[in-house]
Amino acid sequence: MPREIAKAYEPQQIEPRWAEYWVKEALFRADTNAPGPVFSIVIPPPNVTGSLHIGHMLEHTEIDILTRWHRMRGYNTLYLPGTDHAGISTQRVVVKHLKDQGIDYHELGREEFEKQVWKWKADAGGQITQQMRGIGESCDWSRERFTLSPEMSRVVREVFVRLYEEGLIYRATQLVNWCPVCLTVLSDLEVVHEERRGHLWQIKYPVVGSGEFLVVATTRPETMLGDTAVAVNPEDERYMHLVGKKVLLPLMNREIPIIADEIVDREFGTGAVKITPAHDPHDFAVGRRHKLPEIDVMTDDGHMSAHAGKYAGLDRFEARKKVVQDLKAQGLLEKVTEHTHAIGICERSKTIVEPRVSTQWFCKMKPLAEPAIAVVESGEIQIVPENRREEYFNWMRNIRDWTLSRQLWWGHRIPAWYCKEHAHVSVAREKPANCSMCGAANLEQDPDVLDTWFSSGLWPFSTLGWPEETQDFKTYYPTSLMITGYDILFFWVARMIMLGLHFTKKVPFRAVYLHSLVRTGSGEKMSKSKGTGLDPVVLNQQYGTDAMRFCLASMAAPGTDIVLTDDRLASSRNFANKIWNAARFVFVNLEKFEQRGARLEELAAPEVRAKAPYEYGGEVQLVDGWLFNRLAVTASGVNSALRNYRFHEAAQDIYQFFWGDFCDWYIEWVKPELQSADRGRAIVAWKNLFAAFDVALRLLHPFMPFLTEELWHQLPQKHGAKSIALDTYPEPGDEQAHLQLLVQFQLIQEVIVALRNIRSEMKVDPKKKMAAELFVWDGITRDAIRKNNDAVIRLAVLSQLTVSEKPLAQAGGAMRSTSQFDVRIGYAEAVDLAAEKARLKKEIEGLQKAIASKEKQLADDTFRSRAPEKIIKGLGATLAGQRIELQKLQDRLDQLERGE
RNA sequence: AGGCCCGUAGCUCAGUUGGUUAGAGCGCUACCUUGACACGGUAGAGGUCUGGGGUUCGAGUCCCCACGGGCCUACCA
Repeated sequence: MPREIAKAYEPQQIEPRWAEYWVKEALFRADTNAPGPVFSIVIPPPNVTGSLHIGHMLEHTEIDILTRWHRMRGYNTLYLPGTDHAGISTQRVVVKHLKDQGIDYHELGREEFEKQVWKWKADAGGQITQQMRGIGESCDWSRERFTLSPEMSRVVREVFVRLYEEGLIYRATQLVNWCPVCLTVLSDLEVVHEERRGHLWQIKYPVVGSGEFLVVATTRPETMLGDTAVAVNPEDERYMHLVGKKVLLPLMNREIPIIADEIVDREFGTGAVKITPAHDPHDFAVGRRHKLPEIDVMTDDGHMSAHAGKYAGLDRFEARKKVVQDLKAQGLLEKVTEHTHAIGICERSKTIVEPRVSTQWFCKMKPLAEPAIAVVESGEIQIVPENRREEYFNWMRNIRDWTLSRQLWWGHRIPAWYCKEHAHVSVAREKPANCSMCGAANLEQDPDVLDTWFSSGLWPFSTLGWPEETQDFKTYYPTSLMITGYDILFFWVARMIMLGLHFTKKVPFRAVYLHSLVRTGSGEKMSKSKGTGLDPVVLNQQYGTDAMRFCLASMAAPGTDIVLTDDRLASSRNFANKIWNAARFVFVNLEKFEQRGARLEELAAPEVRAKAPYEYGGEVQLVDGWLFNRLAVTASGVNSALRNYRFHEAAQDIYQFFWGDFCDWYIEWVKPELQSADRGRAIVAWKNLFAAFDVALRLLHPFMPFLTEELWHQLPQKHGAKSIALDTYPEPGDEQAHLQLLVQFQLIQEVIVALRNIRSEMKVDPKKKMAAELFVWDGITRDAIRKNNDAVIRLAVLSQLTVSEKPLAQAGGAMRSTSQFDVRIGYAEAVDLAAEKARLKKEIEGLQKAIASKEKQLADDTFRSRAPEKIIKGLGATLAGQRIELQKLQDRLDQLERGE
């Protein structure tokens, strides 16, 4: 490739090109009828209500890596594209959107509102799709196909009706979490608890018919307006005589009973508790037990209701102030203390959640949870990383009924109809003509919608065609893998497991991989509402898409959260660039070779590459044997890392191989051979170079799809070959092949580094060629060095290299010694004796310590009898080597001290 | 209140069943504008793994305690 073209294809330039390609080709569309193994994966919902952020990118990066990897290994892969949240956040964003346009959403009918939602989603959807392209995903989120689509609604209704008929879904009046801003009930999971400083007010309630006061403690004085009793512990001597009597509720002048209930803690506060069944979960339970009236003193938007007497109409926090004021004025406020307590906050609106009595739909969870616990216990569903299993069990074993209904406009309507006359409930798949109980024709559907996670929990069903036994369903259910952040383990994953098991008796997926969360520099969880999210599009532009992907992968150690830093991103960008430049070297030099009459196909056709490493002169050359062994080990490592969801190890292996081995050593080593006058030698060198490069590209492809795709197309490919993504993935290699060459080469690397080190320490001009003398213990390696004399000379910048048959005397020049070799550069000028001695002393000290500890260990009989053979032998071998090295260093130091 | 996780080089982090002188990237030092690459090359310095105790022949790795930081779950008014 001419250099100008290479320049035109800077890494940043090629990404959009290939992004387009992916979208058009839809390479990951699965074919149900294709033979072979299946890999299917559930994609988490992209949260389209805000901008996409890095947290999602991590998820999709990992998914895409796994999918490409499986695809290249011949698996029939399928994404089940993520659901769209059809819940509160959507509604909130639309409401804001409408407000910005000056429209009051209350004035719109439900129908019009939904139209607006669709319109907005279409706008945002386009944007999201564009953003997704940048990251190289398959891009087909299928929003329009599935969200609130007829297919999905049908499944939702089917499941709802079945659960209702089984008695698992029921309608009841309960105390629920109510958000006065969102105007809806919330599930327990949507309520966030926060420690807040508040006060504990002690209020005197006059006991009727005596001069006594009963003092109660509360953190929420305004709720006293709805008190219907005061409770004390039945064993509390202080109050025993009062049980059964009444107190006069201050401000309201209502008589309420004093009751005994063991839920009351004698130690806390005054030991007497005001009971407000309509505004406290605790009190609600007490109230039900004692059949107390439930007085709701608030309205749905957090103001005081008509039941609050003269406080009606006040905001709940205003009312609190007023109540306290009035109590104080009447001398009924005993005392006020500081008090810290956890308070429920609405996840979306951040307002304080108000417990309220209300009639809602619930789902019994215990019967669903039990089988879901069992399948994880038995390992039928594998949870990665392991430690999340405990959390799963913890939650599942303490599960409470699920509040299903939401008072929102956007979402799946509850398939329940009420007759106007008696409010009888009819639950059905389609609108019934008549009331199931009284036969009345005048039916109205429940205005509420279902919790968004209800439909999300049915995702494997709705995407695969359940309840019909479709081909898709048979092939891809259970799914291979569920991959998502651990933060929605309960919201989504657990519910898919429960519902999946309940209706099919089969697990919905075999493994759950819970990835880390990406945090900001200051450790905060990324959040759109806090404005702490990093924008992937910006980072893509800054560092390149592949660099960002690689960076995320390289940091994705399971079980720990990720903090993305510029340093790390820059380093990945540098890696992408390194690959690019290495490729340029390959192509630019190839051109010269072609000018000499070689044909590209002859060198680099895929079937040629498959036979590497090629021999020259009847044997595999040292550097080739080494490189292909390294490649085999790397391929094994990467495959096994990916199999265990250890993305960071895979990335690390590839990085090390490509940069540390391929670029730093291999390319440098073979440069002259590629230009060799001996055409046979040059051709072998080229074939091996291409083959190695090709394997490296394929290894790298899932991590850097765009770059590798582009480069892959520059290599000669089979006619009609479309994409590297459809090529094969390098299988785990034979780690024993060329092992001898590997060992020899590594020793030679050490020799070269030692020579460079001498030069550097002695401050020799880097270009000045020096004469060196070398002794290597191992005879075969000695021969190998003689054979590769030119390369060693070049890489160590020598004028000549004399390979000695005997150990070098510890005298003269500048030396380095290990147990395996001695090397010396003849150096006429004065060596910095002090520095050299200091270096030697330091090395000697380290060695002495290491030797002493080993000697001690090996002398220990208990150690010898208990440690495995392998460890003892290894220790012995290392010790022997270290003793030799120590001796050499010692000799050298002595010689210097004597001033020779 | 219960549970989970973290504390390893100046910084950000790896280190899967305990085993031979603990790794990476960035930063730092010295030298090098070498025809793939300064987003580069070569060589190097730098941690005893928060502290204490224990188990073990052997602990960064397992157990206990303390300190520091984070997260999740929880109806103590």
